Amino acid sequence: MTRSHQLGDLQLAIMRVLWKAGEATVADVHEALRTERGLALTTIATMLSKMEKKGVVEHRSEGRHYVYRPTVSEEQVHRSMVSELTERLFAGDAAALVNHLLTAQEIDADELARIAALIEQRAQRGGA
Amino acid sequence: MTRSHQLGDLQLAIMRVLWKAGEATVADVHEALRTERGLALTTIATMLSKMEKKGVVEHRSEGRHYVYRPTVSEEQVHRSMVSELTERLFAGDAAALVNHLLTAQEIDADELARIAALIEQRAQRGGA
DNA sequence: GGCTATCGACTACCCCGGTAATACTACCTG
DNA sequence: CAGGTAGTATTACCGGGGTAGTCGATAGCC
Repeated sequence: MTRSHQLGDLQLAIMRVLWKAGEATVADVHEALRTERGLALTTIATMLSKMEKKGVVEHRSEGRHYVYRPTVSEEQVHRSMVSELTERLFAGDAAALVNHLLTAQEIDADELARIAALIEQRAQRGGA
Repeated sequence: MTRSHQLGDLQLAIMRVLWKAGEATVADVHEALRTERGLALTTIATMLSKMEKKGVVEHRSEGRHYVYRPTVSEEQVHRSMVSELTERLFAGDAAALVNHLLTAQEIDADELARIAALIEQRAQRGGA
């Protein structure tokens, strides 16, 4: 299904913490994001609530605290966000996106080499 | 510069009309989007105002109507939106985005072939 | 010259991401 | 048991995309 898990910046940051940790309390997440974002603990808690309502995380109670767990994988989120953008900008044409990447100086020689390798790999496996 | 022209769905649709036409009145845009979105003319007008405030279009008066013109290219918008997403999801690693595309069944054999061709082309031109 | 249709401006809503203060609740400890 | 504290829920606010009604001005027609 993977439908429409569009996440904001903070939400992604929180998800990254949860994906890495498996599960975490509000305080854990807050602590993990303390340096890069100086957010209040209540901000994290609110965000987690909103995210739960949205269905991307869930929680169980452990004593007084909530332990949050992601309900969608990083892969799923990437998928739906990338395909959302591909749809929006390139009418769903993923090759057009790659073309854009290649022609827009978005990719340096090093990255290009890595991509070429990936392509070859993929072509051998599944491809034409 | 190209910085941060994040556009919503309707805004993109409007931009597409303007990019195609070069310039257009509110009524023109409204007409162009009539079938795919049944929006009120005032909605289009409001959106164009907001977009002008944001700096992605500008207008001149012609008699009673405003003629709107894009001030940013499609290329620029694509760039900033794609790199925004690349930043958000893959920490700026464009190759990781391509990798995602390749591994996530987002690309069929046909697209893959086209991409491989693009890569080769690019590698010969600028590349390693 | 006055009426009407047209056009943009203004205003207002809703929703949601982001941010946080404040309110509430339940545990723990003295 | 009472009070403090830790931790979540509630509420609120901002900004921006999206949507549209209403208002005021104006151009054109009768």
